[in-house]
Amino acid sequence: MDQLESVKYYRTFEAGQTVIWSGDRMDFVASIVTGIASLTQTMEDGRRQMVGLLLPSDFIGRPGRATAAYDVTAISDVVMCCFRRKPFEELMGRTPRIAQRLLEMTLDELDAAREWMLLLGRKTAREKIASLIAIVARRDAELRLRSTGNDLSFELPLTREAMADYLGLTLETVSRQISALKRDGVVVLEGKRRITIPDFDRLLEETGDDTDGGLLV
Amino acid sequence: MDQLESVKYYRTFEAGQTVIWSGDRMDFVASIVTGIASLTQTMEDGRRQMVGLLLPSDFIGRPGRATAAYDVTAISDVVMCCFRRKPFEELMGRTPRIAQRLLEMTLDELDAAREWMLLLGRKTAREKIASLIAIVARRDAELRLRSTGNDLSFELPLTREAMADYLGLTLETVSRQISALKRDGVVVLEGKRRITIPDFDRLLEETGDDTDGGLLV
DNA sequence: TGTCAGCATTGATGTGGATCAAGCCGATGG
DNA sequence: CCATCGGCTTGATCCACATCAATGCTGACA
Repeated sequence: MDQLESVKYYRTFEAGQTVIWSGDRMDFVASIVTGIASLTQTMEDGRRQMVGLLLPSDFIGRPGRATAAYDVTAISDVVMCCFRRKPFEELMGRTPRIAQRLLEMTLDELDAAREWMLLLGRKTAREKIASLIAIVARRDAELRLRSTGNDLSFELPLTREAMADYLGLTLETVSRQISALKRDGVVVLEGKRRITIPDFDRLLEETGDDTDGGLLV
Repeated sequence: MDQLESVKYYRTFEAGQTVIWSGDRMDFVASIVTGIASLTQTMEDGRRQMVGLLLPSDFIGRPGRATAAYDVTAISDVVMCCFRRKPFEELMGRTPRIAQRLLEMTLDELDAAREWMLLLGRKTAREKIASLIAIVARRDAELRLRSTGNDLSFELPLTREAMADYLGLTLETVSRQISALKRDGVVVLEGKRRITIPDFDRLLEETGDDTDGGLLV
């Protein structure tokens, strides 16, 4: 099926490939099927900040907007499901449920962005790293439908550089702080990517977040 | 009209007053009529980060959520227009236009949040201050329906402390950087709050933002 | 089996902004 | 007219993180 003809089609990207550049014309919206992608902004001198982390089922693009506002990059190999924008917008006009669902998702993203702003503005490097590991750990647990019990183990899907872009740090600082958490027994590393968390509550203490509120805050 | 009875009612707050605390029960949604309010998150040890700046017509609260996720504080005197949450949600279910409008607004806020993340994660103190002044200047120009010509002059609605919370800085650093911009002729101060911008493009150069893209980026 | 490339770690040093600590200014009230 | 108080400014010092610079590890490929 030709992707120029059909309303819905699939595209795949290899790890590291750019899906779209900020400012490019974008006549589709999409949703991640498998893999991880990032939304980043770049300043003229090259400073970079990740502003969104896209996981399976996350939405890409904005109805009513013809131009990409951010760089979208595949972090792992990615499969995404695309809809041509115009038909999608028409469908959205006819089907209120879609707009409502999209509103839900966008509000969740906004909450995540605000949590992220606290991290960027006020947390120390160590707290940032601990927070990121906790976030990834929770995601991982969710995806595998496990309870968030103790002794989690999972693969870090991000390079040190991607973590730095996420956290507003340099990759050297990321590396040093991970080493420090390892030294202090908060995490255990096997190789560079596989992480085990012997005591999740201990990790949470390191994040600086309110712990007693739990997931509800 | 009793506000416990009616679906729609007005409330006023004085500058500095807290509208609602994070975690409080919240059975209304609202919209700012006049004044400015802030959304902030606080860590246990008191570190604070502003995560939203609410201006006239901005929306407060989240349909389907019964608990406030952030502290809401009146920065200036504020009048807001409240709707009891349940009736509002029912109305939203019956009126697709409302959900669509809310989606629009939420997407705009998400874009603003992402711009803000770049600022928090990667900009220098000087760039942060310049960015904030540019943002407030544009807002002010919009409100007064002026073109964004040169030689703007307006009242800064935020205290140094509120600016610090917005920017992820201390109030001392905010003060120093404003003094520096003044010394360098980028801004002119009359008193502590009134700012004149002799050359808006010069200010934009200080923000670190892509200038050639203009408002579209 | 060497070597090369791409991540990651670690060390030495520098610096931007935080912290601690005095004052300053303009409004408010006795 | 002075006292006071909250917001602001400015100075001295400190430190967390950036920067610059080697070096290590692992896997791909000739």
